This record gives sequence, structure tokens and C-alpha cells, in this order.
Amino acid sequence: MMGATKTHIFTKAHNTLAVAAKVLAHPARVAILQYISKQENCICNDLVDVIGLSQPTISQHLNEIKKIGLLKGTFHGKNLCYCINTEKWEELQEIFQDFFRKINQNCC
Amino acid sequence: MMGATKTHIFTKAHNTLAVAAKVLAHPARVAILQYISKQENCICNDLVDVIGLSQPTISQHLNEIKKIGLLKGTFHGKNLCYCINTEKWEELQEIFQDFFRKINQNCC
DNA sequence: TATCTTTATCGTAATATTGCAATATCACTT
DNA sequence: AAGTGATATTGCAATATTACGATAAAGATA
Repeated sequence: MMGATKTHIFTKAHNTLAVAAKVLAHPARVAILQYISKQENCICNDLVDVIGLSQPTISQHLNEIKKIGLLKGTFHGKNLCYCINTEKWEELQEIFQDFFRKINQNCC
Repeated sequence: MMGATKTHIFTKAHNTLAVAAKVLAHPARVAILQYISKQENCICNDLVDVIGLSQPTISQHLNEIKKIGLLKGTFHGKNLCYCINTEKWEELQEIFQDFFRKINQNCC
């Protein structure tokens, strides 16, 4: 194992933030999150057209977002309805804000 | 070009957030930022021992952080003094908070 | 049941990231 | 000028990510 991230040498907090940040580290996932949150009825069928990536790629990105529990998905008829998981979303915000708070710039 | 991120199809705002998030998307960089911010005199010579990665790897991570202007570096004798760039740091915070604010979970 | 629509998965190619040994560079000291 | 200690760069191997065509699966509808 050479090119793999050495997660084991870092604290849980540092890894948690890194994993969360990684989800936001691709413009497609940022765009997807923003689009889903803006939809009234959150039918995500048109995500492929809106974003401009192929259906498998969109599905893959959705999976990345789902991995950290940020999406709730339910079937409404033949269409899948993806929504932001509010609790997880708050949690994510907390993780970032916590990190920002802890950084104090008291030197130089 | 097949496996490369298609940055050109996304908005500037989405790309900016993604680039910023990418810097935080590795536990080493999170740990480095936190460590530097905690130091009184910010001599970062001991970063290699503290983090537990090789000197070239640390240097590389520092470079990633520098790329988005998050570090100010000045030489103090033979030692390099890295500090958080306060203005950029505030800017970064703003970018994330803006994104969090814009997400409204008004469905499902 | 057959067909249509939508999402998921598989397989694979291209590119990016991570990590380190070796080496270079740079500033200070003697 | 030579030596020392600290950071940067180069080169390369291992792994991860991104993207998409092809195909599968799942539910609705005729």
C-alpha cells in the first residue's frame, strides 16, 4: 500500500472532516446538492439534463453523497425522490463550523 | 480526456467551493491547518514528526494548502514560518457558510 | 406478459492523488 | 568556501477518482 491515504495515523475528527469535505470536493456533487434542495417535489429524474453528465456518472455521484447519509431517497411511482437528510445536513454543518471555530490565527 | 473532472460545465461558484473543499478533503491537511493555527510562533519544522508523514509528503500537502492562498510563509532564519492567511481564511469560511445557507430542506 | 421509463451496476479507460526515496536548493554558521 | 539543517523538487509506484458505454433491475403501464 503506497499511494493510499494513511487514515489510521489521524484522529477520528480529522478523518471525519476530510470524508465530509471530499463529498463537497467535486462541482457536480455541489451542484446536485444545491439543485435537489431547491426543488419543491425533488423528483431527480432531470438531474442528468440539468448537470450535464451521463446518467451512470450522476448515479455514482449520488452514491457518494448517500455514503455519508446526506440523502434520503424514496420511490414515488417510477421516479426516485431524493431529498436532503436534514439531521445529517445539520451535522455536516456542525462539523465544518466546529473546525472553523477551532482555528485561531494568533501568530505572525 | 475521459477521467478528468469537467470543470467547464459547472458554475464558478460550484467550482470554487469544490476546490476549497478538496483542500480539506485529506486528514493530513486538516491536521496541518489545525496544528499551525495552534502554534504561538508557528515554526513548522516539527510538522513531519507531529503528523507522521515523510518530509516530501508534508511539503506536498503544504503546497496544496498554499495553492488556495491559505498560508502565509516567511523565513525566520533557517526555519520557515507558516501561518494562516487570515483574510483568505475568512473568505473560505464565507464560501462554506454561503453554501450551507443556500441549502434549504423544504421537501419530503 | 411485453414494453417503456428510470435508476443501478459492471467493466474499463483516462486522469488525479498519495506517498516516499533521492536529490536539489537555500539560508545560516563556522 | 565548506558544512549543516531545513524545505522544495523530481521521479516514480500504488491507489483513488472520474467518466461513460453497455447492461441489468425495478416499477409502471398497456
